[in-house]
Amino acid sequence: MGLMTRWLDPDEQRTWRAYLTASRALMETLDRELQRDAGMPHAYYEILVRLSEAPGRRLRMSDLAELTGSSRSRLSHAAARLEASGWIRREDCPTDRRGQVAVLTGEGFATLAAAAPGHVEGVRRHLFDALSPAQVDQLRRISETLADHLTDSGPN
Amino acid sequence: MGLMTRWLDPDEQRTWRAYLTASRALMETLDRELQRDAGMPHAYYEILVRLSEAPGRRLRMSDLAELTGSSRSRLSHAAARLEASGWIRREDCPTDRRGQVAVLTGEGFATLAAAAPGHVEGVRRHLFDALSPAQVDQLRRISETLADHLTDSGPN
DNA sequence: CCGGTTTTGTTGAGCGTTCAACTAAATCCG
DNA sequence: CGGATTTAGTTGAACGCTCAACAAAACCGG
Repeated sequence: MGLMTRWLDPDEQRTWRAYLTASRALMETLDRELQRDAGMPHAYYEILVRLSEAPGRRLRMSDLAELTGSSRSRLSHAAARLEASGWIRREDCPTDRRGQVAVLTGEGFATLAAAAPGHVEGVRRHLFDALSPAQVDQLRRISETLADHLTDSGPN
Repeated sequence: MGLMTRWLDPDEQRTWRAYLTASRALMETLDRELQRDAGMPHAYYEILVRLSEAPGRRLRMSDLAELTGSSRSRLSHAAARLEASGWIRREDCPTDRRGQVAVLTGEGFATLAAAAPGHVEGVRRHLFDALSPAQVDQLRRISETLADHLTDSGPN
């Protein structure tokens, strides 16, 4: 931590504020749409998606937390709610007696299937439709770079 | 709303997931740093910043909500907390008897001044240092495009 | 094999956000 | 002017997330 602060120059300011505005607006919009149309926040939708893609539609809580980029605590609370909604079920892990396995229920899969088209449409409308193909490519590279950078220097 | 869903192709999927991972990680990291070093979430920091930049370090609640991209309700709750912390104060608006004006206190300004260098350093480390100048420029254009697009088609 | 450490997952409190409902003042318009 | 509508801001309940504390099982080193 040096002594002199390297403040943001006007261009960097502008970039940072545009980024904040856009990413906040994007996520809020998608979150609201999903809440309205499917009765769940985006974070829960992501959990169901990951489960639906896993073999047997089941995943260890740890792996699910990793995949969705959430803390164990967060996932635990989320799983409790998803279970109460009947969208997942938790089973004991046969190979590790500490472990739990989250399983997507039929009802959960049906709910996801019903929600997916509208949500994908939203992602398209609010993100991909607004950008040129070149920009989409740029956004991918930028995001991958940032994600790498952030997980290297770690959650501290 | 058409009948056929235009699903995301593999490239779009990859872009979307990378974006989600990166933006979530970035905001969580900055939020945690700010909470640790300054005892406030990023959203509250932004409120103080906007107030500090306003003439007289004061803004109508409405304008402040607009500038920080938050709902009236959110800002109202936030203002209550910031007031309890002694960082802002609320006054009646002289020209509109419905109105309230949020004013940054000396203590609020001092807290902000103490928090700013560390936060800016964080933004630099986690965002700007990871990207090339060209990428920063791309990110700015992308963000501005998205922000425009999202505020046009509106909060629905 | 045994004691310390790490890993897995849960829990409860506290906080911030959303949403809907509400009050009060300002504005609009016939 | 006067009644309807719009705008400003607040409130409380419900919800999701964070953080710290915790229990239980697994792992690791001597």
